[in-house]
Amino acid sequence: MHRVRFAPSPTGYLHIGSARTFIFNWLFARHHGGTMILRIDDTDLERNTEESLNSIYDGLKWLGLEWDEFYRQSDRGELHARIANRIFERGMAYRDFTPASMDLEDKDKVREGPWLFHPGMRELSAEESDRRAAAGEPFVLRFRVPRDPERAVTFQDAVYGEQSKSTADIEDFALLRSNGAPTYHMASCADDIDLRITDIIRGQDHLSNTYKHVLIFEAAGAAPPRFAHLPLLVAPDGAKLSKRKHGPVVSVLTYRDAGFLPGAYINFLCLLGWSPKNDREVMTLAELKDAFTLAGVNRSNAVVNFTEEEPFDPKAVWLNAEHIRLLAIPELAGAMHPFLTSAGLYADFDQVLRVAPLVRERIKLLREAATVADFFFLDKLPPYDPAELIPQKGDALLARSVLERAHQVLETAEFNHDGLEAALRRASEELKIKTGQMFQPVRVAACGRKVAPPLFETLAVLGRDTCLRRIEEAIRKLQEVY
RNA sequence: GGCGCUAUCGUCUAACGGUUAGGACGGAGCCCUCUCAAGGCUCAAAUAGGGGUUCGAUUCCCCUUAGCGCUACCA
Repeated sequence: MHRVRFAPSPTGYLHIGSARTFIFNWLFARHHGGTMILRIDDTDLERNTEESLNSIYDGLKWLGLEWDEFYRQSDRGELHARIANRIFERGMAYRDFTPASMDLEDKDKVREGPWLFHPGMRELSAEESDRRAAAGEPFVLRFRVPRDPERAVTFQDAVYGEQSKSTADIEDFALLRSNGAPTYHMASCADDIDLRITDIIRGQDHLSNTYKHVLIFEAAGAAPPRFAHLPLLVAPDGAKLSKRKHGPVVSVLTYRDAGFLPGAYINFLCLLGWSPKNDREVMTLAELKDAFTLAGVNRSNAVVNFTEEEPFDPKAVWLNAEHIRLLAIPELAGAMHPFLTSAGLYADFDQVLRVAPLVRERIKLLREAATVADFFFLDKLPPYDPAELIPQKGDALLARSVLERAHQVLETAEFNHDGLEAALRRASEELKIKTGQMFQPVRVAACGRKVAPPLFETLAVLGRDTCLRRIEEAIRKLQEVY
């Protein structure tokens, strides 16, 4: 039985690194038929906000990966205190009455070596400790790291292998704050014990903390779970991703809003720090689930390759394009639709259905549909330069005769790909011009630009009336200028 | 400062002692072609440095260097 948890603290938005941790946990759980737990680690510092929690939910919701159990750490204070007290009663923790302010001074002074504990506090007699506590003197409950026979704390990490650290390098860390609230280490371990977590999969920034956690598990009389630490996601300069320094690229919602497909984005994130080792890159969620193992996770940090000009990693963009091409037309139309309407285009869904095949191989992000395909949904074309209507090696006169001929031909042509192609090719032969010289003015007249989807399909989707109207308009434009 | 982790093309990565060090993105070029894409082909591009071990090191060990993490009554 595998029970894993994703435990974000609501102090911002859903960070892409957190999203990846969530995904790896999910993949692991689903791969093994285990249980995915979402636990909000809101051990009460002032930084937690409901707004941030909602933002995290939005991110998770977009990814579309569901969880089986849900907990909020702030509901479980009693459990945390109970386990902390159990550790205290066993003599594995002690009260430290050192005032918080003094703590800081000390740290500055003793920064030469490792800070292990406040002298005197560790050895306080039970009587004095009890007396001072009873007198209401505030204290921090600290873990009594065993040092008498110095020993090593060791654990096996599924990614980093055997880890070991001497207790001589582990300080007496806090379990309970002076206000009685548990620290992260305490709350997290207590919950992991209570929720019977079997595998902790989390960021490598916790690798060093794990020694403390192993100590807590043991002191609480629980067997430590298995651990797997994930290499971190970093910015191109090697620094860790921060909103302040790197902007919106660190939030998953940015990717949603730009028109990434959740499956594509998950695919991208999975490829950072993990490899199926068979050169496969474009993978669906189901394929990822089947292929995912901790053995495929590597150990060095992965750079999310963005710049100011290119805010999205090119590989993420490419993968998104690949996933878009994998979509069936109705799915693509459904995914595109909101981006069209939010761009102010009145997008009748039947029309979106017809347009989707024409943009499928031409967009990398869904939001690009609004700029690539706007003319399908506009009644009147945005203004364009009439010079664009003039074909290669031609002049305004030629443009005009091409358009007039096209108009004539389109009045009677069968309005589908083959009919239009036959009609327009025949027209170009009759005019004794190259096909390109024939097609380009028609394209500009119909689309208002030189770069557009393939002509015949485009005209067919646009329909006879619109095409004729736009060609007439183009002829008018030419007359005005030339 | 202490402790720990990491180090293959610009980026993501493969190669669990023997390969012309592979793939992908991105870049360059060519082909296809009604524009743009998509697709196909080709090219440039890497084992951080120094010592060992070994018949043989990208791979194992040590040192150096660099980066990152932890070192809070944050998580």
